[in-house]
Amino acid sequence: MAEQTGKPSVPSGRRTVTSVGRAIAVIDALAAAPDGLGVNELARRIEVNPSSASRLLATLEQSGLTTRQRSGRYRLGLRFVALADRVLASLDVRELARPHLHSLVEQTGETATLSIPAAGEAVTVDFVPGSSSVVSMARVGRPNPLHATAIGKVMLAFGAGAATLPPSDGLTRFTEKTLIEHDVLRDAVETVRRAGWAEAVGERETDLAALAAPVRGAPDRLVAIVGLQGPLARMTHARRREMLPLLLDVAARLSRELGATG
Amino acid sequence: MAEQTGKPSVPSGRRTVTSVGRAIAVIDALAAAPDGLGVNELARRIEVNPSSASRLLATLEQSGLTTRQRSGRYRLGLRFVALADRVLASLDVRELARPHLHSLVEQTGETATLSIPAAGEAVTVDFVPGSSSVVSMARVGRPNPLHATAIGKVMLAFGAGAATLPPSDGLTRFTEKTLIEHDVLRDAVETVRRAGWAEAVGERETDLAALAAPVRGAPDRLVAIVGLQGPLARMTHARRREMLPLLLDVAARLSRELGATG
DNA sequence: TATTGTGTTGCCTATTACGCAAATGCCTTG
DNA sequence: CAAGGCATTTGCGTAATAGGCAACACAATA
Repeated sequence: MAEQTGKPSVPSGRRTVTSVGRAIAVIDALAAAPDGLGVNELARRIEVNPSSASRLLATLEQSGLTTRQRSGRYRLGLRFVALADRVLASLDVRELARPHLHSLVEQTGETATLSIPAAGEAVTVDFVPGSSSVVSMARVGRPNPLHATAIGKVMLAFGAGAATLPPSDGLTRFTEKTLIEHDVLRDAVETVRRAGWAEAVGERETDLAALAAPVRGAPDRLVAIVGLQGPLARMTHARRREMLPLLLDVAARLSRELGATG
Repeated sequence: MAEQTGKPSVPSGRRTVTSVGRAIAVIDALAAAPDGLGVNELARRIEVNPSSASRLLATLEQSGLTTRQRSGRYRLGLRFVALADRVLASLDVRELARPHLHSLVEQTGETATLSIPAAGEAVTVDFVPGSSSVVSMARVGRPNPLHATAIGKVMLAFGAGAATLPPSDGLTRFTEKTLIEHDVLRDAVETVRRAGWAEAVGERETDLAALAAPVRGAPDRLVAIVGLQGPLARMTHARRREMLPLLLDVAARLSRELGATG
């Protein structure tokens, strides 16, 4: 390399391959830019020389990981969709959980979700839409903000060390009920840990309420999170208390079924 | 680099970054191995030194692109699911097509799909399950074999040069109706090109029949493919002929709506 | 026309990736 | 229990390569 080089940018852990790290930075930058990025713009964002960006993009494009639109801008390619399919297909928890999600929906009428903790966030990998919900908020792959969703709180309460509380100033406010103070959030998480379940009422979207409970695996490890969500109008406090045991039951069953999984 | 090095492995096009190419090879190899791979096994498959594989995997793992299961094997990580969500969210064709898919389902009762050509294959990006179909064969991200699906044939007939006929010996036989002879397939594709639509009857799954039609964009470019599929028992020849105009109408409408996109 | 920004490429050097080999650890087999 | 085999990681040194710089081509704008 030459003079402009900043920091190694990949300090931690075992030895890694720097240019691959840069390529991943490219992917992340593109993921964060729905309308795509030009070579120079991208280069500025990830702080590399435009020539490097050009060559990285060329490499990614060659494998279909990125596409360029007519405008010349680069986007993430559809190959990611195909890759995600493979990932989901190899998920056994998902198969296991499906009938339980269905039964939850049957009994409650609300949308049931299954999320899996990964790299400090909880990714939704499956859901069954509530029978009456016209537009469901759930979507496979949608990120769950740790501090503003029931699922996120379970993640914080039971997840491995990876899931640390984000810094107080990094807590984005979605609604007026969103918990944005570090102390308040920490207490809330502690409560969740004691209770064994979490709820979020209008904290991410004004009209949405949700419940979530952890699914524990073999060595007391958080392997999944089941959730129930619906419009606040229907999911009153009383209603939530009715649904809670159903949810906890499903979580417990799933925990039991997961003796030791891949 | 040192002595063992084989071929450059990334010959074509602009200048590329070799180690990134290798990282992508890792990803592809993992995608093809549902049960994960160990370092050595992976190293053999992509023909690199185990030490390189170890470092590449370390890099990918650090960014959450891969995970290791307790057994020590590596798999693709859930981050791909999140990335795919971003890709799908930035797809405008999808929004445009959704109502049309719904209307197709309403009129026919069968499953309607939307696929997009990318890097020589057609990736399914959305679908609306047929009202009566209990288990739908459609899945977002599922690959469509070019020679054994209606969608694939449309891809071959109207796709850019990228979509070339696979070599005759590479045509896997799914059912006894699968077209596995190069000549036969070529003729079939030619027929599709003339007719402007394709069908596949029991060619991928014995009991499945499908229709597909191209959606053309601005400079006569294939931008998407709409399809209809259902159990062979319901989708008789006569029934398919009834449904065809509906499908072609939707394809035409979509083509019109797409003056110039993305 | 002048100007600014963007994307790509040649060239060259310092950096870094990688092959080798050794060390460690796990699992199986004798 | 010991021994052997296999998997994974790491130190080291070299040579390959990544990437910075700068020049170029092109487009859009002023």
